[in-house]
Amino acid sequence: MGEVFFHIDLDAFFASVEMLDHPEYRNKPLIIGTPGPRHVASTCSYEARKYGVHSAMPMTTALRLCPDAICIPGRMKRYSEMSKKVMGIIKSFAPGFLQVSVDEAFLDLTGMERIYPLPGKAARKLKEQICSETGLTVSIGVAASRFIAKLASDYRKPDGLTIVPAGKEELFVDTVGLRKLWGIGDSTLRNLEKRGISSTETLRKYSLQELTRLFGESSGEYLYRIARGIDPGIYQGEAKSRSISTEKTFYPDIYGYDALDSSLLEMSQEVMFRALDEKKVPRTVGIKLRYGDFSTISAQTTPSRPIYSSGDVFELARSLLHERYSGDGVRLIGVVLSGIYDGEDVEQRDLFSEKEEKERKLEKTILSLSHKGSKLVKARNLDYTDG
DNA sequence: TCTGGGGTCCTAGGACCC
DNA sequence: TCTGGGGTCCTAGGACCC
Repeated sequence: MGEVFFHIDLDAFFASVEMLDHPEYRNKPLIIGTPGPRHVASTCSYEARKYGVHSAMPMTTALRLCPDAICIPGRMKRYSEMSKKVMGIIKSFAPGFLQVSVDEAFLDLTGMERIYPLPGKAARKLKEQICSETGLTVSIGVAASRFIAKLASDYRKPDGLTIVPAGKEELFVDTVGLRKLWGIGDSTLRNLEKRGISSTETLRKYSLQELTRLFGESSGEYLYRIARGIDPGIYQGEAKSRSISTEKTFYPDIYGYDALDSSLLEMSQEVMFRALDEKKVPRTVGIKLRYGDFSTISAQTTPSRPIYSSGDVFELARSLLHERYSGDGVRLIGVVLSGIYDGEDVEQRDLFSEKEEKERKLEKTILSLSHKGSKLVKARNLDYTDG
């Protein structure tokens, strides 16, 4: 027997947790999100999906489609807690565990025929165990690669189980359809359609050479593989880069350096506190600006001196802003730290002046004193989408 | 429709080095 | 005098995912 992968996906995760905690929400259209302009739906219950509501949909649209929906802001702490519980069950089920988001994980059951001779039966057992211990349902995809397992878990939802036998990958990809393949977004779909490619069958008519000429080395190869149901290598190897970022959307737009600078200061402190909390130091500071017309610019800088305090982050972010800001109304501003490396090394190499060392120590002290507070800040910013 | 927030990866061009 | 080829780092922007 060849390789066997499970992809486990929690159904409408945030909404399901709310329904578990609040029986009065059950069997009703429920949206996790704040009503109002410039807000989007984070997740919604299956009852709300019947009206066409989906995650990342603007709340104004969602409420137009489903005016009677119950809207509640997310409780990220509670969702992380439930996520940990479910992931713990999955992790102890088989050794090859890989969590890829709050509500998703892979299991590698390759070589476990002795314990689980029938993967479908094993998947059913895992579903039952999760449901009885947490009250939540999951959908599972079973296949010979992560890529196909991921597509399979989405094929029947909620509470689904889809097994794609080895050798049937190409057929399955045709059934799923081009637009639902992982890595194919709106932009790629439009690009393909421009060339008359609107199905996996048509895409397969193009040679690897033609695709790399049209879409570049990486994308060309990617398209060539997924059209045939071959895993392009999703979730393989270590992630190369790391970044810590925060951003905020304003309504209405804000204008002028005073307002922008004070947002930048607050955000610089927040991202640097998060970095220091993980004992990390960034090499690069970046900003992001989105104007009222949704046009977006970004700028970054990598100074030769190390960045070790939120004061440094703020000064760098502020000068980037002042170099680039047009004076127009701003709907979003963000700060990004990247090129992150282990902070302890820097201290050992004694690269800091005394004054710098003092500032760094002060920030560390503030951090440890307000550890409870900083955890709250972190939790508030874990505003991920689950759908 | 009117577009959140937190991430990762890719590309293309320029600087710089050998 | 007029200009190679490869590698690495950096920047800006874009696509995509949950």
